[in-house]
Amino acid sequence: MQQLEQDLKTALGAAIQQVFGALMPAEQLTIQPTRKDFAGTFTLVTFPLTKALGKGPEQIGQALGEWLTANEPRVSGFNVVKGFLNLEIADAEWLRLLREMRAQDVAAPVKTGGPQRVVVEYSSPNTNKPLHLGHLRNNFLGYSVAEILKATGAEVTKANLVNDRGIHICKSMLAYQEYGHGETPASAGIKGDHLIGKYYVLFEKHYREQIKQLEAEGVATDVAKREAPLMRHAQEMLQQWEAGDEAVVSLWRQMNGWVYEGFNDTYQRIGVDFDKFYYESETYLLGKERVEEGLQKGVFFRKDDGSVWVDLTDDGLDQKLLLRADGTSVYMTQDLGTAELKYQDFGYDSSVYVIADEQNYHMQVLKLVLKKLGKPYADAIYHLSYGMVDLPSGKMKSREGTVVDADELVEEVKDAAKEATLAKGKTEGLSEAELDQLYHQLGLGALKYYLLKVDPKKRMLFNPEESVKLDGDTGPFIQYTHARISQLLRKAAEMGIEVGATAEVAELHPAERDLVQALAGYATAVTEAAKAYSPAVIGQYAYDLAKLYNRFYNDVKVLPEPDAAKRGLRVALSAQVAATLRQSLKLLGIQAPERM
RNA sequence: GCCCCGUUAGCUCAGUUGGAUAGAGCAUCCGCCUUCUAAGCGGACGGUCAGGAGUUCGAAUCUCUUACGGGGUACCA
Repeated sequence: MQQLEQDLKTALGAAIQQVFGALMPAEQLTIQPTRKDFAGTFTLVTFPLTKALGKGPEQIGQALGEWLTANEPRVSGFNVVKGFLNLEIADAEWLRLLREMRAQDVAAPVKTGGPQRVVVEYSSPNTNKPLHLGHLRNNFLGYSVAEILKATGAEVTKANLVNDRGIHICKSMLAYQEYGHGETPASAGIKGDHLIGKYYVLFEKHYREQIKQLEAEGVATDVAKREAPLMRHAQEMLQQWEAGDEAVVSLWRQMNGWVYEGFNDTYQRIGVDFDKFYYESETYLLGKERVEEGLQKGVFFRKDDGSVWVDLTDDGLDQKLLLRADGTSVYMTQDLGTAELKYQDFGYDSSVYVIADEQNYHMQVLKLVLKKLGKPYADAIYHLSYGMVDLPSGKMKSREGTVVDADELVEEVKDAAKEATLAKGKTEGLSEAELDQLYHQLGLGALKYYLLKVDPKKRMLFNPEESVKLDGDTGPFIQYTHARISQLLRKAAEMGIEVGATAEVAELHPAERDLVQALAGYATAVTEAAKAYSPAVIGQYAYDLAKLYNRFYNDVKVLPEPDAAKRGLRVALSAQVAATLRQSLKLLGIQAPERM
């Protein structure tokens, strides 16, 4: 398809030279897909040519159209509407394209010339609370982008940078020490990550009470926040941790262990995975070394209180803290270390960070600081900045308890899928285990598609009722189309229908033509998705393809078709659509059931 | 205050490097199952592309500006 378009441009260049005696580089020709209301596949916009050729747009279109139909066998016809030359492609060419696609594996890499060695960092949770809806968008995005890049032939490492140290985890630890009475996930019957989250909430609750009390005693708010006993203890604990205090470290180990068990459980359930785990507890020291390096190189400076800063005012930003006065590290410190370590480990030519857009500034700073340090990998960093997820009630706020828990949500979508599936009653003969798996695949398919179909960069609204819907522009719609074809293919096999005698069909049905064209657009979709780091492109593609197939399925009969050649073609077409849908869904991290 | 981002149908979203009459889904209404899966298909209804100015053969798309919304902004991550 990409080849065909390129060939057409070349042919058009030749036509311009032959007919008008003018030279026109192929890159200057605007070719676009023909709008549905007109006949044709490709459209040349002739307005831009009027000046160079000294003729009217219709005249140019007419002349080029005539030349092409006479000299380019793949062009079977044309029509001119104002400044648009619509070109029709010969059915023989569509059939050739279909045969070509059938002969290849859809899962084979689509060469794009993009980065070859890539690290995609995503998920990167804090170890003080369970995953929520926002993390789900992050996880699905990261996983899918990694799969899409793999599909372009890149060697991709999925990395998870676990933020296992810092003031936030000290807060949970402190609250556990104070109010925990030694309970464990087992004794409490709660997943480890949820248990730790409970103590984080407890900390915040008591901390706020202390602030309020101090304020009542006439202390200014910012001072109260800093001086509240719980906060001071948390800070002390962080220092003790960095100093290697045994009791603190052992409690930290135990609590993080619980959290990891919980996370792993969730990761498995939502179907994401990682090739490499980084822990900030293991990289922050490397970061401190980078700070030292910067001081020596004179690109950072130390203030009187001992804190270390970088001055980015020349780059239009501010001064930024890199190390606290008490010597403990901040977010940026550990990020500097992790970037270095990742480069040592993988020597990437692209390092993707899947991080919400509230951290745009932070990532800009990280890149700049690495540049100032003269790091060769600074330019390879790409911040895949995605928008936050809002609820119909507004922003998710942990304080107001409006945070949507990931584990609960997954259960809910699964239940919704179960209910819908039972209502359809098409799953006779499946075992309990198979059914359970199906509900999970469908529920998760709905959720993933819902979160991935929106352009990652954009802030999006999560409507719980819509996220479990199965009609229209949804994951289950695409899964359904795949299951529908699977059933058809099973029957075709039973009937012993021969597949793909495509050469013998003289003329294609419009629905068949549309399908071949859509199938041929797969490589372009993958290329675009990779370039834009956007699973939404794949989602849109898969949806369009499924939609076209369902129209085809409605308009023409496959198995009852009496003409063997046509029947074979339609089965081949169906098989190709199923394979392409399956592959597209795979890039989104969505499974394609054989029946539903 | 300053910096960045957003605003497209009642709602949620698409809209390639500027191109034809701006597209889907949901919702509402109307049709289509005597079996290749109706989780489907077709149709109707629905638009001052936030407002204004500019650039040009042509602007949802580029520039400026106003309004509204969101994010960030030196010891949270």
